[in-house]
Amino acid sequence: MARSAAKPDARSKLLAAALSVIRTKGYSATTVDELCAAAGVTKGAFFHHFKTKDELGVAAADHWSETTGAMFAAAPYHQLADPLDRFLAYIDFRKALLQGGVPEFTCLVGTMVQETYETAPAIRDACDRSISRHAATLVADIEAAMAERGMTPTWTAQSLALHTQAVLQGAFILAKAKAKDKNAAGVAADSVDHLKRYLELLFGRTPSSIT
Amino acid sequence: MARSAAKPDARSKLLAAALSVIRTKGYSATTVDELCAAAGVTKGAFFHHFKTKDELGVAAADHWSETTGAMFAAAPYHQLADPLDRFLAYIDFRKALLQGGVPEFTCLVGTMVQETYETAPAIRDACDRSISRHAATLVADIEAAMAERGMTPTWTAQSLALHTQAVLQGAFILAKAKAKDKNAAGVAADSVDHLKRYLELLFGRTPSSIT
DNA sequence: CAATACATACCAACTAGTTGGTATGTAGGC
DNA sequence: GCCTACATACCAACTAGTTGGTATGTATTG
Repeated sequence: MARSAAKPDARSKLLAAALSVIRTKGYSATTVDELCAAAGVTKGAFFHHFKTKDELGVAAADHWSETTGAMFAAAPYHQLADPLDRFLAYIDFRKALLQGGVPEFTCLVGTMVQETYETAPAIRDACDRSISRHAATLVADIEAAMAERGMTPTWTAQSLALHTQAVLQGAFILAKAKAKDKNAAGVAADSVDHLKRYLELLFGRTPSSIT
Repeated sequence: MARSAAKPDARSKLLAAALSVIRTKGYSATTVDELCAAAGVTKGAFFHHFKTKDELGVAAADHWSETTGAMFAAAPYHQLADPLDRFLAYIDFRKALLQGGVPEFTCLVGTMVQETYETAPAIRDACDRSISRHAATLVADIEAAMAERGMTPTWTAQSLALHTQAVLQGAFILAKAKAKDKNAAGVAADSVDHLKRYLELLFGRTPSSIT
């Protein structure tokens, strides 16, 4: 509930460290000590802000939702006039984010939920919230694109929005499986291209690029 | 090196336990003691067969490749005459496997690679092998389907085969994010439906079912 | 054939180091 | 003086891995 974001306090430093360390090593293998070292704070500070490691896990997922949510809200694809254009530009935007090292472009909650879905329900729910809410930001445009074309398919806009997230999460896994010297971002980008081609075919638009 | 497979020895009991426990809790959170308890063997037996925990991780990935490889090799979809039919029937087969609890239908190597891609290269490579080789079993049919139709697309058969694996891996993540009482297999199945629809559109076949 | 030699498969107890978490102290603002 | 926000010191439980040992097979040799 605290405000006044002047300089980064221990809590936000810990959350920032969590995003980076957990995406690199996974949740279980990330130790509290390591998080404290990466954040430059002591263990006392950690347990002052978070009762348990799992509570930090939940907070990290929520923090991830907030920061990525703000980033996508500010992204340029929203400025396009046509709903389908916006949706496709969102896919392009996701592809453009596949830059740098694997830990930098992969998803925190996709990583965490794999390790915690059976053992830490609170973290799993936080990850579910993060994915579901992000997918929900796509639904209105998908529905508008469907309505414009008078489509009454067997699938729902929500299922298609979730499918886009599935493709992205799966692309991250393929990227992680590639050795570092191989082009990890490339295999992820290939899958995003297939996803975009699906959407174009589905909405009756000629597949665009030689990408 | 293998012997007459009469009764399960400690090594195969440990590998079987690993498939189940790691898929439930993740690799890092799975302890050697827990594996031994699940397999009904002692720690001495564990370190007799595997020098380190990571060595078991590699062996588990290889074991996963072998057992699932044999299962897919024996699956009925191979009996269809047309290459595209075979490919689409493979997708149906994957969808039909989405039964039971999440730990039972999800993928061991997809789970493990997320936790080990930066910290245990040997495990990451074993996971990469497993995914790549499975994807490779689809390439011939995809290429035949492309050739039959005289297609010369911007994408390759291999990238499409990998894309199918990305969708499946991503579907598993979405399923893990759902609370237990919700229909976890259902959201995964929805994504597989979208994947099948993509393939039908791509190869110019009318999307089939009301599924 | 039997004794020796060695290998494989496994077990129970132990260890050194790590883990999440706690107890207690303190500096600075209100 | 009291609360918040940390820091220091510490611990009990757990961790991967080790040790010394046993039981059982198998190949060799006299």
